[in-house]
Amino acid sequence: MLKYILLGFLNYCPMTGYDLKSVMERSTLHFWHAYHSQIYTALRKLEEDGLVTSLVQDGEDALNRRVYTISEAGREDFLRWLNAPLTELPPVKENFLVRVFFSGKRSPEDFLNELRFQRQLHQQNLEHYKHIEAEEFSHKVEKFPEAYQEAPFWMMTLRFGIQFEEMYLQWLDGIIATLQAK
Amino acid sequence: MLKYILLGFLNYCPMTGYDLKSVMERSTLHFWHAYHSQIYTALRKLEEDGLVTSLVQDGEDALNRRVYTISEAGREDFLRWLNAPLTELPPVKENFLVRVFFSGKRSPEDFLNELRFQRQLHQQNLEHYKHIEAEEFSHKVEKFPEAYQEAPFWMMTLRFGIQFEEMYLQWLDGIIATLQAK
DNA sequence: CCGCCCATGTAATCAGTTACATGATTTT
DNA sequence: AAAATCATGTAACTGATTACATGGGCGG
Repeated sequence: MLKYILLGFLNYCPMTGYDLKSVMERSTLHFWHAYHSQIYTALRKLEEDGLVTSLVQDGEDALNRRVYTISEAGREDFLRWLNAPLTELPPVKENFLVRVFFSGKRSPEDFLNELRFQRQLHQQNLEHYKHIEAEEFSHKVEKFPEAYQEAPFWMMTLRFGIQFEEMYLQWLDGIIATLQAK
Repeated sequence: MLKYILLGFLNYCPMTGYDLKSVMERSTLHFWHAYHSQIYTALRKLEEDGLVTSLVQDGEDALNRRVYTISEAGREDFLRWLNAPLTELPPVKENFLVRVFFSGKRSPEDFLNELRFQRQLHQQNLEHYKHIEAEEFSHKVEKFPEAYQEAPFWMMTLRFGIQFEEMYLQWLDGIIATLQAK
């Protein structure tokens, strides 16, 4: 999947691994995360497969910036993937629910404390996403002007993140209220 | 994480890898999935580490049932984990959002079709969870009678699954409605 | 006798995570 | 002068996925 995120961004303009990492932190963090170690190795792999080409920029500064450019084969591969719909849902992994499931073995106070802490974390996430909605997206449109007509799709993913966190908070509040009523 | 799910279930009673696989399919599928290959190797690892012991049952049938039993060290390890709250949220990975993000490159019809298909899949999930809520949980309480007081916690995780799918459907419907209005 | 469920494993590969490692430039 | 950010990589390990591989029991 990371492969297609990288190709998707390189479709807009040539970039370095560092650029891709930072653009992902701003725009895909609410649905996909990758470590820089993963990005650099994935880019090398894409180059081996002929889907991107790279050049070390010899500019005025001595920084070793390796700029990646998508190839025709890369564009085709990306579009082929985009036009082949997913036919099944990936398995869910929700860490915290594992703990909830077995929390009958804990003291109610410890469980309540953990719920409240989770609430804080998700509240922070929600605020972060709302902040992006308000400010970062215009920044991204500036950065990729040729892709401004794609902004509505970026917004859809962000709305998902916001609705997810709102749902999470509601769920947590429901449990907290039930426990406190006892 | 799988490690603690296995220890958590073995805490109720001794079981085989096959049992654990099937109990997970009935009760943790909405927040954790594991392949049988993963479960069998994880159990061997737990035995190596002294957290479980195993015995091949030589019953009347010739089936090679390897029954795992949690050890004292295993119980301690499990409780230590349970009492150490998570302090940060794991990275989100939502496959479908990657596709939405880049769907500006597709025809609106193709995108709509994929949204409708996703809707079906999530509708199925939702119905499945509601079915479990209505029937399966009583079955699980029967199977682990000594754990009946933990049923409310299992219900909490199931409510999460239901609320998640409801949120997903709402989000999809919002997008579908917006696109159709054009 | 065919298909399904019970039952257990290994091997190969791919993806994700943490740690190690280095060095320049820019901002405070 | 120190800290933050820019910039790139490798290595080791852990976890997840797919495929391979085998064989018994049971019901139609």
